[in-house]
Order: sequence, then C-alpha cells, then structure tokens
Amino acid sequence: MQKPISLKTFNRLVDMLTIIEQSPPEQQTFSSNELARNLGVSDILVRKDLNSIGISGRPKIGFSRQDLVTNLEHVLGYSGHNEAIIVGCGRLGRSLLDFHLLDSLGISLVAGFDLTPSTIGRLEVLPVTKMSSLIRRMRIKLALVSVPENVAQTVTDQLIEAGIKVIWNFTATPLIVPEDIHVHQDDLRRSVAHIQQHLDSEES
Amino acid sequence: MQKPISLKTFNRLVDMLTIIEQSPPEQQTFSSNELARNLGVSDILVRKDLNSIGISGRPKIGFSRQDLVTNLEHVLGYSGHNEAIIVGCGRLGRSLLDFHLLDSLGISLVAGFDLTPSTIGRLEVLPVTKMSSLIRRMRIKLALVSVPENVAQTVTDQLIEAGIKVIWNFTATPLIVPEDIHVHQDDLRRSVAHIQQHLDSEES
DNA sequence: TAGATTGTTAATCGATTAACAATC
DNA sequence: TAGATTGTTAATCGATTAACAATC
Repeated sequence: MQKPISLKTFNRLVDMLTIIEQSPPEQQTFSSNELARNLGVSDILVRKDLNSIGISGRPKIGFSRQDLVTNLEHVLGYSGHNEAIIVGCGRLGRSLLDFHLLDSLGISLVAGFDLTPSTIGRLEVLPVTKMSSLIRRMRIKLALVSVPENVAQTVTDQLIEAGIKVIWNFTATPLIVPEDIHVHQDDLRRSVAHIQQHLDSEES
Repeated sequence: MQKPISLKTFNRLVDMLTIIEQSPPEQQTFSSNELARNLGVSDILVRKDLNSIGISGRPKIGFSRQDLVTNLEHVLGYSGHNEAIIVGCGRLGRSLLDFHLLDSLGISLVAGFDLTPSTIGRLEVLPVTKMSSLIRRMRIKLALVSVPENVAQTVTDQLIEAGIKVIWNFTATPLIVPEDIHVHQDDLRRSVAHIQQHLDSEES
C-alpha cells in the first residue's frame, strides 16, 4: 500500500537522477546535503523524497550511488524503451522528428503522419489515412500531437479510437479525453511567459 | 504592496489566457465555472487567482473577455517582444532556431553561435568568438543554451559576463549563476519521465 | 423578486521545515 | 568516544476548498 508520490517529489527525483548521472563516476556516495544544494532545496526534503520511494542512506556515509541509480531508474520508469508516432509534421513536428534527444531519453519515433506524405531524415511521413491501422498493427501507445489547433481534438479522438493511451500535446488546445487516457501538456507557453516576466523585471 | 503571485497561480493564469484566446471571439464573458472546467480545477480557485491580480467579475454575469485579456497579457508580460540569441547549434539548437512557435510567442532569435559558422534558414550562425561583442552591441538580455553538457557552465559564464540576464537552459547541467541572473530550466527530461511512467502503468 | 454567480472568511489539507533521537 | 549524517515526529506554512454573504 505505497502511497503515490506527489508531482513535486517526482520532479525532484528526476532532477536527482540527472545530478547523479552527471557526477564523476568514481563518486560512490551522495549526502542529502550535497543533493539538496544542487537542487536548491533543503536536505530534509531530499531525505523525505528518497525515503518515500524506499531508498535509505547510512548515517555518516550518505546514500550509495548504486542504490540511488537503480531505484530512481526503476521508480521513474527509465528502464523501458517506448515507440511513438507523431501526428502533424509541419515546422514544429519536423523539429520534434529530428530531435534525437528523445531517442536518448528512451522514446523512438517510428513514423510521422501528415496530410501529405514525405520523408524527414530517415523517417517516413505517411498520409493520415494510414494512421489508425499502423497504430493497431504496431500496438503503439504513445502519440505526439503537433497539428493545427483546429483539428487537434478530432485527431485526438482518432488516436484514442485506434488504441493510443498517452498523448503528448504540443498544441495549445486543451484536449478532452476519457478517464483512462493520459494527456501530457507541453508547456512552452508557460516557459515563455516565465521568461518574459523575468525580462520585463530586468528592464524596469 | 502587491504580494507576489505563486508559480502555480501564474501557470494557471497562462492557461486561462490560452483558453480565452481559443474561444470564439464573439464570446464576451466567461464564468469562473467555465474556466475551471477547462483547467480541471475548482471555480473558487479560478476566482481567487483572478482576484489576486486585480481582475473582478460581476455576479450573475461572469468575467468580461476584454478585462481578462488586457489584464492577463499585462501581468504575464505578453505585450513585449524580446530578442534572443542561441548558443550551440547542433541538432537541438537547429530545431529551436527553426522553431517559429517562439516567434509567435514574442521571442525572436537574432543570431546563433557555434564553433563553426553557417546559415540555418534565414538565420546566421556566427563563430562563438563574436558572441560577446554582439550581445553587448545589440543589448541582448536573453540567451538559449543548447551546447554540449561539458561546456555549459563555461558558456554561461561568458554570457553573463557579456550582459545576458536570463538564460533558457536546454542542457541537463544545473547552471551556477549570480543572484541577479535567472535560469529557466527546460524540463524535457521531466516530461519524458512522466510520460514513461504512464506508459508503464498502461502495460501492467 | 428569484436565481445565478461573485467575493470573503474560516476550515482543511498537503507539503515543507524544525527539533531531536538514532546510528554508523 | 565524538562527530557527522540519517530518519522520525511534531510544528509551521501555504495552497485549496467549504460555507456563506453580497450583488447583479
């Protein structure tokens, strides 16, 4: 009966894994204090977070690298490799397709879909008419959506109908989906708003 | 003596503006309930958020579109247009350069920098040696950083030295900066982690 | 007026921190 | 042992919600 971890804790755990991966490989232990400094939070919070997913440290020593990496990767689901498709291959879609960072994080795009077929890099862009059958045939569960705003909901409905379970939405349109489907909203707009606010305060 | 708005409120305000912009232009008023449903939060919270930035509604009527748009744009800093540069024009950098969504959100990239000069679309990629002087000459305040992890901190130091005040960090390296510099961390890794977790739970 | 919707004050809930005991 | 670091329990803080009064 583990209680679910909060979004804030989850995000900090992702950041901790990043910090550890970027540390020199010979460093075998990390104190909560060291992680806390890098994260910009308190050491108590780091210990709480780690304890909550079953990682415990040793007094006077800290947390072992091995332990941290194994557990964090497990909890964060980094072990698996997932196939995905992308719908809408305009400018944004093309950027994402060409975006090998996704690869390195364990997501591989197997096909793109658009009204007009083409090829981008080594990836085929197929006509939307073939979308549903490919999703079914390859049992794809993840779709990136970067279509024009006015068709976002229609495309979403088709994706779900075909068996997609997780949607990464790069449009600004809030998508309406059934309970069991998860939408991850890209927050470029939020990012830009934050940045602009800081720039504004800079000028004044 | 306005008290500063919280990050969560800020994010909801961004989303509210998006919802309003996407609604049919003839819709002149919005009830807190309607906005709340679209945001997936309670109506009370929507009113609290709006009140906190000085927007008030009218009982039985709701909030006026005009009022919402004007105030939200002002608070969120959408009015201005900001120039930025990008350092590191590898795959990720190129995607960002070609990413006209940034334009539409009020950020225009004026130049890219890399070890080897080139041209991407209509944008010049200049050698890094010219970076500092251009930042000074054009009084650029915002830089997007998408360099290899191992030079991220060095590049950051140069940027700050040249007068950059806000850094949008697309590397995973946590950047160390003075108090008065703001770093906005891109959270692609967090996004991917969230998505993978949902995919994992789907499989079980 | 009656009904709908806003705004405010108090209550609740969850996340963070403080204090301190436990342990290597 | 003494010192450093973890882990736990209680206190604090902030954000959300509930209840209800105000108003068009």
